[in-house]
Amino acid sequence: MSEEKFKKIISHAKEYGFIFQSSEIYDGLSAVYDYGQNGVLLKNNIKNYWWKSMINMNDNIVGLDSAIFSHPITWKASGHLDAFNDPLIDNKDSKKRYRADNLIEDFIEKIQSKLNKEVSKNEKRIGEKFDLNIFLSTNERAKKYNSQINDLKLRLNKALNDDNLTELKQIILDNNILCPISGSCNWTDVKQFNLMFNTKFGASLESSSDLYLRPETAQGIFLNYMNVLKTGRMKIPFGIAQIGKAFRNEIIARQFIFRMREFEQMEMQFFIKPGEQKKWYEFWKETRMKWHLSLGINQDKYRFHNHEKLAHYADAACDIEFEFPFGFKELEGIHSRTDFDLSNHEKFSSKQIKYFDPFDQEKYTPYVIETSIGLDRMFLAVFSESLNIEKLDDGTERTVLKIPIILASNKCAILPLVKKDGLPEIATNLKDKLKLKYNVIYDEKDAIGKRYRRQDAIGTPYCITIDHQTNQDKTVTIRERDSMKQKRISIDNIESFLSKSFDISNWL
RNA sequence: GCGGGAGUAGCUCAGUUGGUAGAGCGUCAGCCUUCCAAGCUGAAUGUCGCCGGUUCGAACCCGGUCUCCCGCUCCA
Repeated sequence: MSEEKFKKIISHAKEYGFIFQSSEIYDGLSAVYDYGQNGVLLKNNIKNYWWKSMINMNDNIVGLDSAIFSHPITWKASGHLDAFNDPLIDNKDSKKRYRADNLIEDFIEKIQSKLNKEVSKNEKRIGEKFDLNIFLSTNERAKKYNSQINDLKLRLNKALNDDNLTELKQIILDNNILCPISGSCNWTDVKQFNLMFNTKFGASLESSSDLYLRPETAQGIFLNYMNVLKTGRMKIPFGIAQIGKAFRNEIIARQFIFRMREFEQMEMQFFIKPGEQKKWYEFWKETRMKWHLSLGINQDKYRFHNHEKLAHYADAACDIEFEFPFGFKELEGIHSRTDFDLSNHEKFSSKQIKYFDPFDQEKYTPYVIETSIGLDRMFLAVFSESLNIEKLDDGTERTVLKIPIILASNKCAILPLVKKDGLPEIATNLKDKLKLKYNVIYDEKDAIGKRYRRQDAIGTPYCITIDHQTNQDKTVTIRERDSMKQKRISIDNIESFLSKSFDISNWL
């Protein structure tokens, strides 16, 4: 059912110029998509809706557009170089994939707990009746275990630091570490999966250096924290918001535009006084949920999901999940990032990155609450939720994209009822009057009903039809996408009708 | 990466035991002038995902490969 719906969504997105597979004529590029003539308009409107809600609605939030490139140390400081770099190994029998370092660490833990158990058991026995032999042999065994653990740890760390994948596998083989599922020691070679895209910076071969395409936009904000603080005369609490591309070399990327290798984020980092993170975390959770609900999409489609396993930088985190055609999945993340990023950049750059509070006369590294939404996921959420196939009273079907009208690609279509009697001229004039303010479509081909349905399919909220009565009393009809109902208004009132309908302050 | 399914026109899909490709919808032009995918006439559109093999001959059989969907896995 939902799989069918999903396929329908994908084909509709293509058929009506919203989303194309990238490089399709060359068989496509895996997990990369392009936005077509209608898709780019919808996407821009989503960006605008978010931007206005951040920058315009909040006196203490400013914008930023940082570069996709940044100094390589950025990713060392942010922890991505370590966290996004996984040595993976497959068990040939169970076909399961593991992180090689995790396998070894689990093994070390096993030895450790075995040792602990034995020691406590023997301590108990010695407590009951002291036996020198048991005491000595326990000591001996503990020493042996401990040295085994230490050796393993040393070997593991060295292998990880050297990026020595062969050695990692050798550790697994030497210790006969088995797959928890198949119980076999039949392993593939260890392969390195770096989730960050590597590229060369600088044209000359000798002087070019390794650089990464950013895996998140947030770091650009942290790098510019002091610049914005000083030049913007910012006072804590304040936020910096930015929209931009990010890149992750996902091992597998699937589900249409849900997980892509090149994607776009809308992120806001909110800088606060340490200790206030709980309050602001709750504030932004609520604020962001309100933003989603302001679009009028069914509330049941959204839910919070609290993270139990926290990322390396967070002290609290949750997702706003949306019910996509393939189930509830992350749409937006709200993270309490502590001072992890700023203090690490301070450490690695040796530049002071702090805030001086003139009122309390104290200097501190601010804490950060992050809101991070995937623009493409938001697009998919809106698009999939909007696509309706309605059964009409006469038994026919109507395919209609009920996009929240504030986000709709095109705001109205101007349609002369017939191609003569001066109607096209009136319609063209009206179109020219509106086209710089709104995305307007003009269409005079085919029967009026067919043109209405065409606009339904791309989600145009209003169709304005010029008919013979227009010649007499200067009125036109406005047909509403969702209800298919029409009303007649004066052609002179069209502009005020549209500006009222698309006034964003009625939404946010 | 593993397993399953799929790929023929913009979309949905036919295509018989292997004999050089079709329909509906859509698109375009014209007629008609009509308020919910109307009708009529005409037209364009395909390296049958790609490469190779078998064959006199491949959309069809075989091998490889790419892409997409589903499950597993992964997911700051």
